[in-house]
Amino acid sequence: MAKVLVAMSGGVDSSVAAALLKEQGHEICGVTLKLYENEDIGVCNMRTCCSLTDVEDARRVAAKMGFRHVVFSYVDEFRKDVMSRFAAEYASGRTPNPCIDCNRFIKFPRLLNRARLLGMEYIATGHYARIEYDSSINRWLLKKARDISKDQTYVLYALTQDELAHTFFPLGNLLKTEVRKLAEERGLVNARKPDSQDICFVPDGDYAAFLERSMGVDIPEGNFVDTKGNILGKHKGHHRYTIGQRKGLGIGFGEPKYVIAKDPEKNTVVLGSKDELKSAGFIARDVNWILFDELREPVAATVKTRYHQPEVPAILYPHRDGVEVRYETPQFSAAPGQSAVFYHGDTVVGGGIVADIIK
RNA sequence: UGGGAUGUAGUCUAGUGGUAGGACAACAGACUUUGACUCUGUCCGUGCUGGUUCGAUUCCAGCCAUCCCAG
Repeated sequence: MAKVLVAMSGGVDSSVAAALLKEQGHEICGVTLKLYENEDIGVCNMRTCCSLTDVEDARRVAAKMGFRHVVFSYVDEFRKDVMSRFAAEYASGRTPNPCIDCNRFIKFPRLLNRARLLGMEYIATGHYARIEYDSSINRWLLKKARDISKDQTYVLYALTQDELAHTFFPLGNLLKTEVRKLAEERGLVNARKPDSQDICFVPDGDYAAFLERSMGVDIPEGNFVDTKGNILGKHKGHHRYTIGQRKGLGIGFGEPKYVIAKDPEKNTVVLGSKDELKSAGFIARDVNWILFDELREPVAATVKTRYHQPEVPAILYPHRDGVEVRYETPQFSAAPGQSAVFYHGDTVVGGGIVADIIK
């Protein structure tokens, strides 16, 4: 029996995760993270992962299942490592993934550290993913969830060996439908609560307005241009567009146009056909390897550069900045700032942040 | 100002003497624990005024607007 600190968002997944650990006989404590003040994000209440109602939901589940529940505040850390970084990345012309930053900077490292301070050896979350120890290579592996449609390994690739060794994902072998059923059977208040979506600190989904209003990002209008530099029209600030974007450009050309590049220096957004969006690969930085310590020679893998995208075959080459990824066949370009995750079947090889696109 | 050309939805583009079809955009929904993509659906139009005609978007005239060439 282990002592486990369980992260509880107030949603059904983490509630069931906590309930299952409790039933398995572990000594657990639920914790809900307070990551921001609602005033900071320009909302009064609403459905956000840290609103009062979510804390209440988590607390009620804890009471029902008979374990302690506490709230930790990481408001300062979250603002520095996630929100400010989010704004800075957009201002630099990249497209960040704040959920991944939250996991790598806040949720896992800080929670595990806090757990240890409290004399607890493990943390747990309601993510859909599995952790296995491979004694043949003496490493902890991150594997896809049994419910492949809910698999969240994409946002977990940055976990370290130490974190993997001290984390439980109780939902890794369950289907989402089973999780909701388990919640129903236990009478948990959030059994039918809708799945969350959008960035937690931008509950209305309007991230551009959030950047402008709450983060002081001020990027003026600029030009849409084609690959030859011809001006095609006006854009509302390059932070409002991302590589691969089609909707929201506001201009028609008889055929769909996509954002194929951005130049924050000139404040231009380059538009082109779907074909011009193709790229041969990319360089990724901030790489975390899970399957091995370091990439020493080219390795074949499948790669995913966005959450819900089928993996595509590629070769990973060692690179001074991290890893160079070459697709087997050209793919629609990834967006710098987004994460790329590499797989061998169900196993996460590692991942990193897309830096430079190879045309 | 003279000569020529053109004028279909936000943009581009079909079409027939019998009251307009497509693409892109936009909007909505689905999908989705990031940004996107994708899928489905919806809205919007014949420059203006007359004439010919049973009936004109399509024919004619004038006007207006735009573009090109002259000067």
